[in-house]
Amino acid sequence: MTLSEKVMRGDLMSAACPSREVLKHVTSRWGVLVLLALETGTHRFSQLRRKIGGVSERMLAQTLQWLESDGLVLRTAHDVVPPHVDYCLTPLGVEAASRVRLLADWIETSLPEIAANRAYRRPD
Amino acid sequence: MTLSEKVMRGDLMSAACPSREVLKHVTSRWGVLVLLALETGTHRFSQLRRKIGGVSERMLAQTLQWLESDGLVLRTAHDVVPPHVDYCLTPLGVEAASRVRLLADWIETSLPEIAANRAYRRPD
DNA sequence: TTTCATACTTACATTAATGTGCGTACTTCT
DNA sequence: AGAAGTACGCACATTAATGTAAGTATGAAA
Repeated sequence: MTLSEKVMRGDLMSAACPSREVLKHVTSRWGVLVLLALETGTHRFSQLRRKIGGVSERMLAQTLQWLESDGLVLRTAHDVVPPHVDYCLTPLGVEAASRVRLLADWIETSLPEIAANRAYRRPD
Repeated sequence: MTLSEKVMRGDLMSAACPSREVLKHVTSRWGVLVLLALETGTHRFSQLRRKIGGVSERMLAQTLQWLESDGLVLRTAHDVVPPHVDYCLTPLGVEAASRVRLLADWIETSLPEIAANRAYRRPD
């Protein structure tokens, strides 16, 4: 890595680094789940809404806006009524989602062990 | 994957699944950064505080409690005054941190492109 | 006719996360 | 003597995230 590349790289440990904002979007409560859902293919808004348990239209819309703004999600609106909007991952989004998927898979498969740890250490 | 293994696996898309709680801890604003910091080795509380820009003692303490409770972090308190407490990753925590590291590295290296996307799409 | 689906936005309310200040007891340094 | 360091907890305040309800215009289905 050359010096100029070092300068261009974000530093999540630094509070002032813009990468914090990206981290926030990608790891937000709904951001993770949106990326995971879209990893399996293009979805409409209401498909995402139904697929991701517990998300409101409000939070889904906001999350999709963030991800679209970051360039991770592509929004395609058809010129029809009622509205018809498709969401899919951009190539950059595919990169993000693949890494989020690794983490998600780990959480899902490690859940029993973590649940056991919780029961053992702190009965709260 | 056998049926019993399927039953034991978490499902992040389901709002009621306990894996959501794990996800929350691991991907929380400070959880990610604590895991990244500890990936490099054992730290004391104040070391973590200084290393992770912007975190308060309050949030750091809470985050460490979560991660300890989940079994990802090991807290070792020495019987001295002033207090001396060491934090390090458990084997399970190492697994989590390695996946978080992949995501973090991607965010840090993709930052310039994402910043450009932001400037281009939504000047907000 | 009414209801449903579509993909959001807006306004206000509620809940959650975080900030801030103070405190603890002891040792070491200024 | 006072300040600093240590690792938190507690109480209250502030900010952020989320929930809830209502709205939009059109076509299709009940």
